[in-house]
Amino acid sequence: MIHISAQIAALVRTAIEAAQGAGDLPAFAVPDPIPVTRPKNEEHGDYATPVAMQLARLAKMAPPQIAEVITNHFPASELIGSVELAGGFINVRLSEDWLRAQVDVILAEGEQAAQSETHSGKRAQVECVSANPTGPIHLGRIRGGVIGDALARLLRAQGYTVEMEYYYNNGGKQMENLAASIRARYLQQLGHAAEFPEAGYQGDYIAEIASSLIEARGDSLVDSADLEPFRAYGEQVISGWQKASLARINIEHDTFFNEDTLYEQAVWDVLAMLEQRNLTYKAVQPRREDSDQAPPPDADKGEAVCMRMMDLRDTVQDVIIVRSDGTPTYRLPDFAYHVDKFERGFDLMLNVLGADHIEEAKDVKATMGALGYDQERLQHVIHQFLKVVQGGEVIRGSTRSGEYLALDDLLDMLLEHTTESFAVDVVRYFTLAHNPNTHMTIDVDAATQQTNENPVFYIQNAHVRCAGIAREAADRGLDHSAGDVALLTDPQELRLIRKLVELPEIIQLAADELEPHRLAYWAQEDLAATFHPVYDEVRAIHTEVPEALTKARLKLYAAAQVVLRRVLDLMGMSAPERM
RNA sequence: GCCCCUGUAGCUCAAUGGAUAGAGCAACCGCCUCCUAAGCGGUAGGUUGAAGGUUCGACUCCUUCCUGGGGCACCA
Repeated sequence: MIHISAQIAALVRTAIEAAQGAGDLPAFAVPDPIPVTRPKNEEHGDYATPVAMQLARLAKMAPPQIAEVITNHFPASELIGSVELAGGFINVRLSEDWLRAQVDVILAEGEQAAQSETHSGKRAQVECVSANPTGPIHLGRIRGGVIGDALARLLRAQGYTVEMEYYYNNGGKQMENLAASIRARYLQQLGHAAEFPEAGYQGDYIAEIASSLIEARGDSLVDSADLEPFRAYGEQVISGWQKASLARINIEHDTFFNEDTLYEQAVWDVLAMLEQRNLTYKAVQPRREDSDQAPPPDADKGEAVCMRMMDLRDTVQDVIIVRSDGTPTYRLPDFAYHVDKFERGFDLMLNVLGADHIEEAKDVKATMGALGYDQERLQHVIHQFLKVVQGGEVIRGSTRSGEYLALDDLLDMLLEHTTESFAVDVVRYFTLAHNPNTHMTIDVDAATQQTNENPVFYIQNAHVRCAGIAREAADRGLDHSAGDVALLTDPQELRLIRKLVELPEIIQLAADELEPHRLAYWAQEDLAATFHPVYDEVRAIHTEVPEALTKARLKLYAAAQVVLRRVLDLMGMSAPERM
């Protein structure tokens, strides 16, 4: 399959250049890219370009006149049915013969439909989830996971070889905090007085871990002043939960990068690199622009190592990278981790992060640039938080407070109304169908009640209908492979084909913009919404439909099934044969 | 206080600076004698938070306000 609007843009460019060569247009730099849109109104053709209006100033001519000149020089192409003038717009209609031929093209491509080689030979890495192993995966976290996973699939469709990576934050103070929380519950359950840490993890799962630890080790740890056994046990249990939850919604990471491997050497190497570039200094307090508003420095603490972030990017404060006690803050291992990533040679590194990490993302990117790496290879997708409402109340998604909704809990609630597979598809689709930038709200009650009326059914049912008709045809001994696409002349049939051939550009748009919701919307509002009315009206198997036409139509629906399956797969959703 | 994100139909959300701002849910009216009605057709619902500005053209870009979320820790 080809990327149609890119082809049309190229034809328009050729036309403009030819017009310039012939002296019909003055010399000027042809804009890049040339805008090509898909008009909402069918009367405006399949594709349109407003380029003539853009050129009015450059060419010092009226838009309709420019449009006419471009149209006159429009090169011949098997793609093009007609080129029409509409004021300043140039409207392009695709050739119906070419469209019909695409049915065979789609079937030939099969599972690889719309696979692009634009980036083949390149390696990409998608880092997502990367939750601390301090609690079960909660709903808020899952957003980044689903986005990351879908982006990985989209990048593969663009030719990249993609690795999914999980930055495993098993170092740092939060893990100590977890260990102390587990120990407190452990001691309490064994009848010892133990004070729960002030900032400890409040969730019930801590008690659960403590009691399973008692089962495993008895009271042998009562006198342990060392937190390590509690940390190690907690990490092991929780990471097991997390992986199981992620696997449940089809998210699987290829690599887990352990943060604690960085503390021995890598962080100090990065520190040395920063020092070498004169980006660090020692102070009791980092510089800040509005120093008059700064809190007074803590007299008890000594000098920390600060980094001149203000010199690297637009920010109002430097950052501390090594505490006064000599331990690194999380920034330093973060830098070290990214140095490691760059050294692994990826052409594209994608970090999917929650909005609370935006400053960190900027710091990392700026620092990598300062260390001589190509910043463009590192891209961040920042998603806003999910607001969870249940029983009319907002659930604050904090692991520490214990007030959060675990992914597994939501899936289990959905299971009361539907199957595991469909519950997973609902969660994935719902998450994917929103722009990462939107502050989305999920009403758990509505989501679990309305499982019978949602877009997931609508899209999947299109696939089910295709599968159903193929079964019916097989039962009747009808084989579409002999179908002649030349018989597909009905406007409804062509309407469906026009939609199917949009797939490559939708994939590219979603991948380039790092916005998987574009694919999700297209699947529903365009693909499925075009399919159903056509399927309803254009019957393949019917006493009044001649057998040759039946075979051609079966072929069309087979092609539709290929596209539907491909789209569902790119979203990590199932493509059921029956419902 | 400063920085980032956001505000679009009753609700949840779309709309590479392009032609009449679109879906789903909720509401209302119709449609199953041949491939599954989890479908189709139709009705209703909007000053795109507000005010200016740029542009041939603004939901989209700029300025100033306002709502909501996040960030400005020697936590991650």
